[in-house]
Amino acid sequence: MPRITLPDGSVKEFDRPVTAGEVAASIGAGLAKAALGAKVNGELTDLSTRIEKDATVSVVTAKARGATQPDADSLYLLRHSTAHVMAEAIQRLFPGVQLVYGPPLETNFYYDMAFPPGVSMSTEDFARVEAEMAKIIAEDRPFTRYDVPVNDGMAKLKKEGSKYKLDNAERAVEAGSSALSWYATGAPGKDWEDLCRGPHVPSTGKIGGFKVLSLASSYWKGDETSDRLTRVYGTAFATKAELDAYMTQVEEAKKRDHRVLGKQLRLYHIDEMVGQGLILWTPNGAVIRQELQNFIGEELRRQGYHQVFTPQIGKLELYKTSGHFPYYQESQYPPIIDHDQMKELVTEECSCGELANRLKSGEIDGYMLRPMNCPHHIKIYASQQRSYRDLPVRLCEFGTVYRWEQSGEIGGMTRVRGFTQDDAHLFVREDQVAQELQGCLSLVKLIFETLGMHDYRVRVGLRDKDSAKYIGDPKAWDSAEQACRDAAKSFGASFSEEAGEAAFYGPKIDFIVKDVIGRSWQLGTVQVDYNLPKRFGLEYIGKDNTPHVPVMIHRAPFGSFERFVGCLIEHFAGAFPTWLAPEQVRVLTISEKSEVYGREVLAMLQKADVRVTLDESSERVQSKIKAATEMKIPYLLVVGEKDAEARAVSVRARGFQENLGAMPVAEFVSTVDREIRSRGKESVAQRFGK
RNA sequence: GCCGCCCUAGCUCAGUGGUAGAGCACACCCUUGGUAAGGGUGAGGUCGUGGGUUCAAGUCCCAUGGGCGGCUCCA
Repeated sequence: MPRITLPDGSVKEFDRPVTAGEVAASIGAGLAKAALGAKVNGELTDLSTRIEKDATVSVVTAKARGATQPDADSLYLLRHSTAHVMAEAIQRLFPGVQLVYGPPLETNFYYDMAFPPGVSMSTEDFARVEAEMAKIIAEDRPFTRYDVPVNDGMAKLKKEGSKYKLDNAERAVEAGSSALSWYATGAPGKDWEDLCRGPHVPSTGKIGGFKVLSLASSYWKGDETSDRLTRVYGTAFATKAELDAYMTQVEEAKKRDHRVLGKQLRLYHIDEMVGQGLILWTPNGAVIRQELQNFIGEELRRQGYHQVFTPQIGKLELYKTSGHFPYYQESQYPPIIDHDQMKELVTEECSCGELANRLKSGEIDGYMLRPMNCPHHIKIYASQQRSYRDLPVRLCEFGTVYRWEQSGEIGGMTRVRGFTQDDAHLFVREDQVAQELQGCLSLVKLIFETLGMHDYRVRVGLRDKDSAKYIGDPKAWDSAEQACRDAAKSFGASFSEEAGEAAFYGPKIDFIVKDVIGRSWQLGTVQVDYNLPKRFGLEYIGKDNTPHVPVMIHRAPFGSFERFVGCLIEHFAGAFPTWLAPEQVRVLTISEKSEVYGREVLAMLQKADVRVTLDESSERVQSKIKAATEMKIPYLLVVGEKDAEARAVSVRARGFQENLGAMPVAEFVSTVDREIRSRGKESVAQRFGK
């Protein structure tokens, strides 16, 4: 006889096996009505799940009582159920479509499908699909599970002829399933059904708000060489209001997209004629980059780094030694070869394949646009004899690198073909690794704290032991991986260890943030490397008067300026703190009568090295305020005759939709100057008690 | 690179076979107005590029460049 423990700790006893739905009903009729599913012993299930033994049961509702947010489990159930409804609707409209896999996601769901040859769906079909879905939902058909023994189930699938579902079933059996389960939307054997593990909400009527979002494509099992599938995205909520709120939120997020703001605030430009993925930093964006560089530069000097400058190309020999060429050939710009060799090859009518072979064999030499800065820095280290007393040697450079990313994955500032890393390479003794790693991590921490970025995750990238792409001795890898793990632990934040995420020469600690549309980007990175020093034969003379191989640490706390600024634009929604803002202050004159004074205020701010402009156009102040507000300028100073007389400025600070009041101009200059130099620790707004 | 969609004025977009449009921005004139758009006039486009179909193409077809969303990839 099952004893059911409820989330509040209370226990209910039943004298017979019960369903999760009955448990829900026993808690309260209102709750049962709202119930979408249940969790039995922590596992998400249907309300129809039978409970025969003692269990802990909680009820999944669209919105737990008192909660303002729907709980994640309810949305999982709802979205997966909506995926079934969508699949049925699409199969009705497009006969012959085969289903593959339709999981729920954090904010939406998709269903991968194989369309028959010559048949495809377009965004124009969404309305029809949604109309079909609405019918199914209006019918409020129950999701009914039924189990079939493995052999019978396989036979059934074979008969139906879906190779994808058959494959899903085979994998389920491999994973130990003793039976295969189907979910009918309605009555088994009569209504539409799908091979599915579940669970589902009780009936289609529970789906309150839904939408077909987009079309994409995918590969079967994620394999590039396998079948190409059509992926239809949609989303669902318990109510139409929640769907609308979500759609509004998506619209708002789009306004914060760095590609939109980049144009609106004139931060950067990408020109077709220059090339895909090559960022042109316009004056406004350049200010931000320069300020970030100054900020980190100050810190590097404090921490004993030495600035170096190195060229953006190097001979193939350099990259053959480092291991980049030819193993990463397809992700690099092709080598540059000299004029005479080029002429010779042309007259010989040498094919590209032959050229590649000759470059590979070393028969002809060439230069490469560098994909990384490390080989150049390594050569600086190697350029003189080093003693153990000299270590650590910390060489830093804002180094520009070029990588031939696939055209389809380039976009905005976050994935580009040329970018500048805030790079450094530390050559250290083995006993210094731990401390130096900590130093590197502290830089990352400083950056995130100064910029108020708290929403990031930490990943320790380890090698995939089955993969052949990593170079070096497994023992060295083990110690490097342990060093990363230890350093990540000491960092304080939680982190995940992920195999297969290491660089080809060593493990790393990455800092990852999400953009406005939910994609993850790696920013800062710290990598331990026992391999490249060996490949380049680096050494230092130890205390024992014999040569030793140093350990290298690669680190870039921002990652790259391009990607970092792209994420930063979204983080601040374009409203940069005053120290980073391209235009920090704008002076707005009320009429021609205040022009002379306006110019005087402008000059005072310019003298204090504040980035300031003067708007003395013949528009009204209201219009000038609107224009300046759209450019997200931190401070607007309205100056009219009254202000001129009082030698004051009327301050309007971004974020406050009002005139904060007048302040003597000299005081504003000194206050804003302190705000800028303290990087926001003080502010003009504070002076007004805001 | 692959699949799908998109590309019209500086920007945002309307225009689905019959002589290119709007708003904002820009220029000039009027207006001198105290905290999110004062008024008028004007200039600005070989409709991404190259082919094709048609009496006629921004509109239909093919190719190509670029963008977007996925996928794959990301030292």
